[in-house]
Amino acid sequence: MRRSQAFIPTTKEAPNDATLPSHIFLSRAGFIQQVAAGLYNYLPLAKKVIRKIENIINEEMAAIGAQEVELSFVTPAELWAESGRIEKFGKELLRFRDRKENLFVLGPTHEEMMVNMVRNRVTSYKQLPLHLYQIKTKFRDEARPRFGLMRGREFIMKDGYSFHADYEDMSREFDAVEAAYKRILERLGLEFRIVEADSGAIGGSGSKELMVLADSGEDTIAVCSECEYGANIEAAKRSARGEIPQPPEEADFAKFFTPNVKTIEELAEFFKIDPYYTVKCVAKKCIYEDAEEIVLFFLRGCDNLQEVKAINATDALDIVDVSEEELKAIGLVPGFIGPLDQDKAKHVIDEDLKEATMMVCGANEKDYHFVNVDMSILKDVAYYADIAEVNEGDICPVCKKGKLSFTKGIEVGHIFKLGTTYSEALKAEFLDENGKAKPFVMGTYGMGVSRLVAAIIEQHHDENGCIWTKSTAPFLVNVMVSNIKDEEQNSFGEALYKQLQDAKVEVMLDDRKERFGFKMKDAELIGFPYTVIVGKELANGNVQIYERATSEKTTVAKEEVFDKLMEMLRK
RNA sequence: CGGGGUGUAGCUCAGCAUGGUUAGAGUACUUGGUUUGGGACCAAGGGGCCGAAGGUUCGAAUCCUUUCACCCCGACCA
Repeated sequence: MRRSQAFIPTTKEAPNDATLPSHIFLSRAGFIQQVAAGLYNYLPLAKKVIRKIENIINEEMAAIGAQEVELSFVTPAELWAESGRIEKFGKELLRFRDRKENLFVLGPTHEEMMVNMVRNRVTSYKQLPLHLYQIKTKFRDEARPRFGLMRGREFIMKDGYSFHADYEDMSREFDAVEAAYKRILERLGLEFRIVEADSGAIGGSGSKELMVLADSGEDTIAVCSECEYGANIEAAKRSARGEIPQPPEEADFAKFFTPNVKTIEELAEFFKIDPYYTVKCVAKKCIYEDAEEIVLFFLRGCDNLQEVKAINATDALDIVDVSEEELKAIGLVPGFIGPLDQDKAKHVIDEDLKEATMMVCGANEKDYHFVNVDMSILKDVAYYADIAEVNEGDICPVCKKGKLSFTKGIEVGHIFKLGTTYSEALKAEFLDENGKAKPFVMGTYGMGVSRLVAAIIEQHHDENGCIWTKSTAPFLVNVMVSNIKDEEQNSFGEALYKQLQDAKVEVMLDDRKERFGFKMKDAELIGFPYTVIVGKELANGNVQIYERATSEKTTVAKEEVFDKLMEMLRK
């Protein structure tokens, strides 16, 4: 491609609303153009990058025997009613009616469509397992799209669905997909972690997220310093607290006068103890489909409630804050709520408090706390669950040696052991060896293709622009003729361009009548892995190869530059 | 969906409190010239229904009302 003819509208200034490097540079370098909130046009460079990512995905999917399909973007609303998700998804589903007044939904994910396609066509265990996938535009009418390609309303996603006769086989496929996803991200040159995740409302027996590590990530993940363990903070577990603080002095169980001591900080200060030995109460209101209920969550004073875990522990649809008035109305005293009276509201006690001793907790009476409480007395009556958010420094639940630390990640993939949720809802069954009808056991696997474009730049950029890796670059080599009016430079540049093209190298020839600095800045902004500078050195028989990732310029004899480039590209 | 903000040239923005001929700058674009190793310089140009609709006024980018869009914080996010 000749740069003079290429549609690559680069700009010196970033759009005023871009904050993330990926958004800024993809806009400035002419990859994307925003058309409305969360909607982007892909210009030629972005289209090429997307195609490269898709090719890598296709290769790795083929390697595990998955077959590519393409489902209709417009999906009939009846399918969504059948699975019950038309309500669950709510306003994120963009609905509309056709000329016959039939209701349709733009596909945000395709479980229903895929099950619908397979049901009554795959009817025997002999046809299983089956793994189908597509790479397709999705639409979710997000309440607040942001960060460029990172969180759009319309985006490209690879979504795969596998069908199995039993859980064991589904689990095997799940592992195979995890391995394939790992290879994809490695080939894209990304630094990532595969982490345990919350399965959320979609259910199933487990899920993992693929997190590209980047400060701008919207998810917090806990990773172990010693082993491979990593988990989304929503699902992270721990084996124990890093260091057990100094216990309080021995004392008898007693009710203690603690005037106006309401917060954990005040309580710890009042008794001169570590918050570890206090019981914190977090009161919330759990929302159910047709009811709501105040629930008291008890944790150690040093821990915080993890809301996703709390939702899972209560099976609530949502959890909201509760006012002091509402608490007083049911006889609770905010600031002095304790776990020993189980009758005033539903209690959920964190597992870490099961055996706790020497604790200080509220006495459910204004200005009084109990001291030296042995929590194990509640063992037989209380409901326990893991509801605490892990802290940095907690001990890894897997190797039990390493310490957990937090890092930010961009969720680029999420794989689910889905089970029979959709096959049951949509009555998709097969006959097993005994002629008995069973619902398919399913897995579902997503990977955000357009989000990957942004994630790559989040990890690979500097102050001058994008730094594409060889596997993702829209063009591998940029041949830059420094002074287009110099006949020698010009003809050498043209010849090298032709030579590289003949060798099937994706090459750009910067043949514009611009100054050296302008063209260099432009090349850096776009992020070609290699730029051949055909300039003043040519008079001495030399050109330079500028490597974007290292910013190094290497002088090479003009006769050798082609071979040298081919060697660098092979590496 | 709550709270806040912004809409003026392709892009970044000034002008608006206190209405007054033809609406500005930088950048980008076109033409000519000089320059040619890190986003050059000089000159001449083209480009605007001042987000939209109503209103007030002799006169509205500017004041009032309505509306739409976009952004930010939060809630939400299989």
